[in-house]
Amino acid sequence: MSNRKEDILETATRLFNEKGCMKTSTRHIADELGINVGNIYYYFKNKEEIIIHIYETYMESISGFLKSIKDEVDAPFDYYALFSNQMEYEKKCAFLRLEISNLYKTYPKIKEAIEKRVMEKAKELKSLFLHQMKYGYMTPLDEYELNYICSNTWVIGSQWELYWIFIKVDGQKLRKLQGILNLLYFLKPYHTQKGLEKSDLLDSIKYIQKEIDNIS
Amino acid sequence: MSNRKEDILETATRLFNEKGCMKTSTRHIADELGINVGNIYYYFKNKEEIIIHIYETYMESISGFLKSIKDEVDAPFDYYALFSNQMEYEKKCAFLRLEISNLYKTYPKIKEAIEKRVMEKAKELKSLFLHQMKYGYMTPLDEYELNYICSNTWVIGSQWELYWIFIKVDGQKLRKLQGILNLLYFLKPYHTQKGLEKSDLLDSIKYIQKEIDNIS
Amino acid sequence: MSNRKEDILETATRLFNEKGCMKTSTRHIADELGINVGNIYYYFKNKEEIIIHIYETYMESISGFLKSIKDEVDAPFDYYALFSNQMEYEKKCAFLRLEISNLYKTYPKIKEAIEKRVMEKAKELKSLFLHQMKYGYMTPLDEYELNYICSNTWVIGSQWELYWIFIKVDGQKLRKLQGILNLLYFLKPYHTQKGLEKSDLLDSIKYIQKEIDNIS
Amino acid sequence: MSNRKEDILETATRLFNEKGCMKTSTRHIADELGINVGNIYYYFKNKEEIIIHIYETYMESISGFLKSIKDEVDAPFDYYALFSNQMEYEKKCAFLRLEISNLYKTYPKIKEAIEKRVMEKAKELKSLFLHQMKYGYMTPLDEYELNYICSNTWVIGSQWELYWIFIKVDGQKLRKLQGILNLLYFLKPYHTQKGLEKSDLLDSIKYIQKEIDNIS
DNA sequence: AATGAATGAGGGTTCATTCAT
DNA sequence: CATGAATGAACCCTCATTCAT
Repeated sequence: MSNRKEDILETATRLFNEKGCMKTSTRHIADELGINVGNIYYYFKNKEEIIIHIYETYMESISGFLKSIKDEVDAPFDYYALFSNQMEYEKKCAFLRLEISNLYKTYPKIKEAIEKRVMEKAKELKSLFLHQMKYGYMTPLDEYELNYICSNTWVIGSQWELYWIFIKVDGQKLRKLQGILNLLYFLKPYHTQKGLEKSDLLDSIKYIQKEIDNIS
Repeated sequence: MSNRKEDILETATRLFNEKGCMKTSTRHIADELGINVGNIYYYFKNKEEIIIHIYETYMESISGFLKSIKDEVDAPFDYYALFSNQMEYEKKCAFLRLEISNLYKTYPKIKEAIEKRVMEKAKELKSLFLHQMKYGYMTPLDEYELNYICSNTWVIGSQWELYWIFIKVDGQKLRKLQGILNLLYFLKPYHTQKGLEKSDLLDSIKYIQKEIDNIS
Repeated sequence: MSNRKEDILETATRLFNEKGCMKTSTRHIADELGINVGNIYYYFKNKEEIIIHIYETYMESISGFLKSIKDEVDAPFDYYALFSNQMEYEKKCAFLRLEISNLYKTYPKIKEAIEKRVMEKAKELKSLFLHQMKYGYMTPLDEYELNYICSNTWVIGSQWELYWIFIKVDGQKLRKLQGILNLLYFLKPYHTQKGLEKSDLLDSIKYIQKEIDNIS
Repeated sequence: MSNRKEDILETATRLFNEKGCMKTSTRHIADELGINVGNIYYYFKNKEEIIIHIYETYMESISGFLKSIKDEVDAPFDYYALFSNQMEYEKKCAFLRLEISNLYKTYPKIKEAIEKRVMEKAKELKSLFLHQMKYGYMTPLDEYELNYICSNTWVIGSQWELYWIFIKVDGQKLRKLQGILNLLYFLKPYHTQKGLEKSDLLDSIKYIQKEIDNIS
């Protein structure tokens, strides 16, 4: 990949997050880079392709984490690492979550790309929870409730930031920590005594609470 | 209120939800109604005012629910009614949640209008939970965790639908039921034995599960 | 004339001067009066007719002044009264001067109405100067220079205010005084010793200078 | 500067003068050039920028004239050249004077641009007159009267054309000559015997009178 | 007399995209 | 590779005017 192509992606990502994807024109991106609009269309067929490229790049960078769990190995999961990782992604591609509906309605291929990934993630997450139940870290749940914590983990993890927009909390670090904390809080009630003792859940909660106190 | 004004609001709401608010021009609305664009501006100062009107109308229609709790009266809360009500609103104003980021960036007054309402709602919800703890329906929580369940109730209640967009679940009734179910599941772990027995939580969960089974 | 008609004219005049004629819509006028737009069209065929009516009314109110000079009577002219009167009109119909070009291009009948009046005024003014020359108050001028002082009296009297817009001088009284002063200064060099002694020119200049000093 | 940009400015200037600036839409300009509206916005950020560009270009082209006077050099001023030059500008930017009030109310940056230039010009003109008084070409005046001839020179020079619109004199050359003549007439009374003998004032007046006679 | 409602035409501006060079 | 130029379609909004009631 040429440098120019990377530059475009980088600048586009930044502008999309700063000003919103729908409100960032291809000309804005070009101007910011000091290049010509037409040049962008040499590297990308259209705006849609830029967005998809950004999405895929970041999804690639965070994949493989959930896959590391081996079914036959008895080990508590490292929640903090997972969620911290996920929040990092959320930060980079915040515009995707925030504008997803508009993007869906404008760019049909983005819909395809994202849906595929979300499905994958959902399955992986379900495997994780089943694994944790199998070894007694989490309390057994019926199919309904299992599906619920899977989907809700996604909802909280990805849509959390919206709440802070409404509630007017600024500060990227604070937002990220609050996001992780929320996921940990959410999962706590589904853990067994053993789960709480052996996993990093409670320690992570305490650690983050301290961090948040330090900031504010 | 004249019929025409109501017609505009109705058509606007429908189109906003169908095609997206940002992608629905005032001309679209006018065309759909078979009237002239200028006529819309006879009833509303601008597009922003239409959106705010829709928002306020539905917020008005669901307000007063949380306010009915009286601090001195020992009574479990009727979760099903609350969440069912909220989901109804979510359905009508789905576009607001889905496009909130873009709307915020385009229409400053919408920001004000929504923030005011969200703050109000957040306070009311906190009072509800404190009330339920006071009378032993919910387990006592520290300030951190209390804030967490408040904010997360909002996140799940309002952002839940996004998940279904990704996961490709259609069917308005199913979505609504799943949304309520999620909120009930979410709150279950924070309830005491008394709370689970006296409130409608468990019954509602069972009832919704049955309904969902009937549909799918 | 009904009260309503007068009200419309009054409000229109005020708004035209405040916001500009081109920038004052018929709806603005109606809103300001708390009446319906359509109602305006009951009293006036169109916006053009309103403007013409305002113009004619004020021209009527200042006419007759120059006509009072009787050719056979030897008397110096009362400049202060004339110019003060004219400035008063200028204040009321400032919008006409300031937007005359746009008004001309938009409303053909306004052109006719104004041109007729300006021609009349020009003739009257010329008679005045010829009269003053005849009795030795002003120095005799050739046809060229006579025409020049006639036209320039009009230019200074009517366009003077524009200069203050550029030079950012506010204060209606100051503007009016400056306008009169300018006309007096302008005519001073064309007066004979007799003219300066017998007319109110020099006295008026001194008087206005004092007034201006008092204000600023 | 590309040809297209020049073409736009040229066409815009012409249409602004012909039809009025407020009544010339960007679409009109584009249509006249046979290009797309959007293309105009490739060259100019907005209509305001086009107007300012026209203004600045012509102001640039006539600047430096008054600055050529050197305080220590005893020389009469070349009035004809100055006023002829100024009238040329007036012709090209007539729309600016004629619609200035509306333009001010619509385009804030035009206000800034013009006010800056007018202030500059006013200072330069004052210096010119002080210089001419210092060397005995003009009669000494008190501060009041000095300010008066400065401002009035501007008023006559810039607003003169309005009179011809009212008086229905067509013919660009005639208008220009009349404008110059008026300025010369205006300044004549403030000149000393020496000033009238050494400057080009009287000669220019005679020259222009002949020219005017030839035309009409 | 007065109103509410409606229209048609036009205003300034933006933007994704294309294409010859 | 990269640019400058251009397009067409759309968007939000305004306004003078009309007309049935």
